[in-house]
Amino acid sequence: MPIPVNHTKPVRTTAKLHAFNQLQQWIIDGTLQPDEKLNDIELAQALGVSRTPIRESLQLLESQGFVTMQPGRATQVTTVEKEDINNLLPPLSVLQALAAELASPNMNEEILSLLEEKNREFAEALQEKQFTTALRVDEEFHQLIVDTANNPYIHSMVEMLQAHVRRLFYYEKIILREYSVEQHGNLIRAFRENNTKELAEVMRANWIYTIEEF
Amino acid sequence: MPIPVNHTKPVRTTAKLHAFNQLQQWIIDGTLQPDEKLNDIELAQALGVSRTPIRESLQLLESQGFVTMQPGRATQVTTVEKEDINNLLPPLSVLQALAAELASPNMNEEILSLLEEKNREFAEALQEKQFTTALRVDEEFHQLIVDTANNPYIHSMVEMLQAHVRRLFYYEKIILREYSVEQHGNLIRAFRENNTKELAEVMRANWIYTIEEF
DNA sequence: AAACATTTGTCCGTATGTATA
DNA sequence: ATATACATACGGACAAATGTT
Repeated sequence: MPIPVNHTKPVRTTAKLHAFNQLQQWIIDGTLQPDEKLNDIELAQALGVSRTPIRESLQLLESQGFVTMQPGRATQVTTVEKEDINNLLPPLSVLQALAAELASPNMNEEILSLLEEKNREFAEALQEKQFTTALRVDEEFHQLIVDTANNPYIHSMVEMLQAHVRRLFYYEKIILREYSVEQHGNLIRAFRENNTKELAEVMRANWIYTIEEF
Repeated sequence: MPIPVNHTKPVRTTAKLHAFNQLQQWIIDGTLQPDEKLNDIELAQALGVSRTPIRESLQLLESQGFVTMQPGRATQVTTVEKEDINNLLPPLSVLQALAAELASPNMNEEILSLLEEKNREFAEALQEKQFTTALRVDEEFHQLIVDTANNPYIHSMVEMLQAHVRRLFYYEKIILREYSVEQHGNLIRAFRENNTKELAEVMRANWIYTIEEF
């Protein structure tokens, strides 16, 4: 039996990466509260590693805006303000709109059918009020488009912004709306028609209006 | 005599920050060549610090796309491909365009006159073929607008992308063009007229066309 | 194939700087 | 103002992983 070859590099699972993922998750889901003071010794014990990978993870989290470090003083989780939505969504929407434009020439039937499937999953999750699932699938939908745009800068920036979106979602600062499904459909149609202008407009509207404040 | 109060926090000048700035500069100006293998022990000795701040700096540089780290194997400077321009400028231009839109309601005469002064400096530097100065002033011009937009996400993303622009400039992959001066003037006028649409269009055009490939 | 050399990842102790009494 | 307690920044040694002979 042919063993499926894993084409993703065998990236060594490092203590730092593990710590980073766990800490980011804890900040996103509120296990680590806004403004909470982070003691690297405690965190190291909690994760069963030394302080070094913790420190390194915290520094990366700082560069992404999840913690602030005041050298020699303290390391804290950043706050989640309501107005963060207004800071976050505009750049995310213009980057997603650009990603759609850049993805357009690389788009093909295979990816389009994947998008359609994701959108069906998304609709289903919304229907069943599985909002966490819906958010994940929505993210995968957009990630597909970003991947197709094939631009490493956009990729990493969107990844970072999406993590903040997840955090706002967990803090119930944003909700998903039904007609995202329709707009996803419009996006797919615009891809099929090579309608670049429509792509950018729909994408921008999708992010501005379909995720909205309570 | 009244000593001017420095309102920026007295952020302690840390070894890591010093190392980061130096390493980034070396990568941007080509002292550290593309694909060059980075040995943290060597770098530590060169900068007179231990491996720790070097490693931490390298990790931040990795998150910004200046180096790649293959765990357990090697740390290398990323390459500077000609096509990087095409990856870099589109997201930078849409973010700058968005920044202009968001800055518009916060714009005032004081900032506008600063912009005009920067543009004069920029024109002068170009005239005298002081391209390095021109690039720095151009960056300051746009930074003013980004600061006025007052969006931390845009700020940090643009900062990162601008560093890559500087690198491309040092590698002579991009040049500055005379009519940037005119377009800067158009931007200032559009701010005065509160013409949001024009702002975004001029800004986008400025980045797409005024910095171009050889 | 196995042992070596090299480089990186991790650990933990110490010094330095910050806040508090 | 000085001293004390504390958290962080840094250093240096060890361990693990890689690729090389």
